[in-house]
Amino acid sequence: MDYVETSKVLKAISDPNRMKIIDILSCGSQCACDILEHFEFTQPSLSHHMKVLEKAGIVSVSKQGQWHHYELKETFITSFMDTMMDLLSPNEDNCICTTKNCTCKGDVKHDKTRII
Amino acid sequence: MDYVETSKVLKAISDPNRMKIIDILSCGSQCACDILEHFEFTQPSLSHHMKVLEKAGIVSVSKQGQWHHYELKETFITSFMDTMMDLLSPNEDNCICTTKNCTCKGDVKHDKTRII
DNA sequence: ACATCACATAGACAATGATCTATATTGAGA
DNA sequence: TCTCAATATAGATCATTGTCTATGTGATGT
Repeated sequence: MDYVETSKVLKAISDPNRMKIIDILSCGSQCACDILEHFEFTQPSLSHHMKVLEKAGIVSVSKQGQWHHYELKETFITSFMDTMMDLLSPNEDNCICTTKNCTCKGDVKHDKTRII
Repeated sequence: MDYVETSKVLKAISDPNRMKIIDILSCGSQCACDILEHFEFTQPSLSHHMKVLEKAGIVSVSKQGQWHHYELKETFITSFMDTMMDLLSPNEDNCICTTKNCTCKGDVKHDKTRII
């Protein structure tokens, strides 16, 4: 797992206002000016947030004239959920324990009995 | 959805080193000194990171003598995955569109046909 | 009692980031 | 062409954060 790469995605989501943007877009695509109406901050701030979400691969843009329509990328949704499952689940195959000689004195769960 | 509260959890996860800690703990509980061996940073830095994870409700501690054993909280894992599903899925019941008079000119997905 | 090990706290510092105001760019319509 | 509407960019500011060194605390063992 690429922690640095994944952390960029998580940092993009972890701002309350960007979370709200994602929540809005989960209902369907919207243009920037419609999104802006849900918030108190200024237009340049929204522009900044959308750029962050874009760079993180979370949203995509389709520019129709002067309107920019944003939507959640399906590829992001599935890959993100997969990554989070991977992070939180015990997994013998790509477990960091096996690559770092961890002593694992604790209750190692490599038998994959945990169900999420 | 409480964006501010959820963002605290996401911020806690979104540091690459803390992600790695979570990945390690997904294999089972470990004490602080064992966790520290996976990293280059100092012991106070680990102490700081563990406190962040604790405050976010991600890990729990059981102190046995001078050793502090950390483990991922099962309640966190399930509630976190639920929250992320909630965030990324279209949902008519608690959709922000219905509470904010959003025009939703786009491709509204309230019929819940999207499958994650 | 004393040294040692495991961990926490305090305080400093540099980097990042969320926001703003001011201004530029780009497209549509009159 | 001129204006307006939608969005982007520049640059500044202030708060947050990840890291460090130095030191404190508390338990264990000799």
